[in-house]
Amino acid sequence: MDSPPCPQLPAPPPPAPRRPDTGEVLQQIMAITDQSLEEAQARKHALNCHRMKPALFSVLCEIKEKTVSSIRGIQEECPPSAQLTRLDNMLLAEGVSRPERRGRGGPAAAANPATPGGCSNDNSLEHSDYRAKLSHIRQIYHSELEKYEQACHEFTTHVTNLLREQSRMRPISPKEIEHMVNVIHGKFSAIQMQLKQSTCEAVMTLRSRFLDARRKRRNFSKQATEVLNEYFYSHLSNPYPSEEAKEELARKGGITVSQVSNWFGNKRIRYKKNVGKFQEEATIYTTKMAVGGQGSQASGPSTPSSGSSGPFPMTSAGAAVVTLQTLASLRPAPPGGSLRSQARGSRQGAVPPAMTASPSGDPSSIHSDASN
DNA sequence: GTCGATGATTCATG
DNA sequence: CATGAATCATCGAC
Repeated sequence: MDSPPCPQLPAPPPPAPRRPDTGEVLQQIMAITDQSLEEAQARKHALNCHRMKPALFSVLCEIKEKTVSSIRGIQEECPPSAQLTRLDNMLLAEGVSRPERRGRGGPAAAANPATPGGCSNDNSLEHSDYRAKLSHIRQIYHSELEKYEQACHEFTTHVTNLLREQSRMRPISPKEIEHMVNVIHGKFSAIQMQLKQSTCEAVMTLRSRFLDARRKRRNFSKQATEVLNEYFYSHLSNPYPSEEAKEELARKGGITVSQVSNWFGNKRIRYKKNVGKFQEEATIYTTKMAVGGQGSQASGPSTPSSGSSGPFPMTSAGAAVVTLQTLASLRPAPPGGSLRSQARGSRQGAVPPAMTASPSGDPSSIHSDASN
């Protein structure tokens, strides 16, 4: 309690010992703390009933009113925190802030198609995993938020009640109570901000871990690899699928177009680097296609310049087999041979460099390789 | 744990 | 912008 016998009153009634019992009353107030509870209650009651009480109380209120300005100064420092808005926006964007996800049709429904064109199972699986984790974060966030809000409410109510109760004895204005409530809210919102911040961090971490495809390399399905290889080896003379072809390959293999592009990029370069290593694979696929009645050729992706129009006419898969076998027998696998030398420089738009070395009996092809 | 295979990314080039 | 080349990062077999 900070209510000394206030000797320095400015203008109002002179605090002089005009009233002989004022000091006495104050004395009694001060003494209350030293008394037992029952005694104090009795004293309190007596004081409340004292005829001087209203007057004394109003004086105290006046004094308090004078000092309250200093409190006000402190109060004004509470900017509408831009950071909080930012955090809120982010949580909203990430779908964390939404109060409650409507009941969704079970975990299967969580598998959202992440890629356009109805894609990869792997992607969906990964995505559902991501969503599950995100949902977990959301759950924790909301339960914590609720806890804080409840605690804040309880505490505020408690403090308000306490102050109201005390305001009967002490000069506590409603404004002061309001200020106190604001202070409490401020403290709790600071805690909330921390909660929001750490939630944001968690979401970011989750994001980077799950959505960074490079960290989660998955081998393509057998189906995808087969489709791609079939195309590659059946178009060895020109393994550059058109956009259309890529789209169809992507659809057939359940992967994306850019994955098809990546695959072909890697395949071309790796094949070129070590043709010998791929001989077996090439034979497998080309034979398969020859036997399988060019299944993927007939229904397969359209080829821009496959077969007869290419520089190395290969009208059928059988021809491809022959070419490869010839190649296998002829090529001593020169590291960085003609294939390498032709890699750069001879990239025309319509007719990209052929991957197969030219058949030995085709001087023009050799020249085209060598000249480049 | 090592190592080769493989999908993705980055950068340079034409 | 498509491609080649180099590189990274992960997977899977051993």
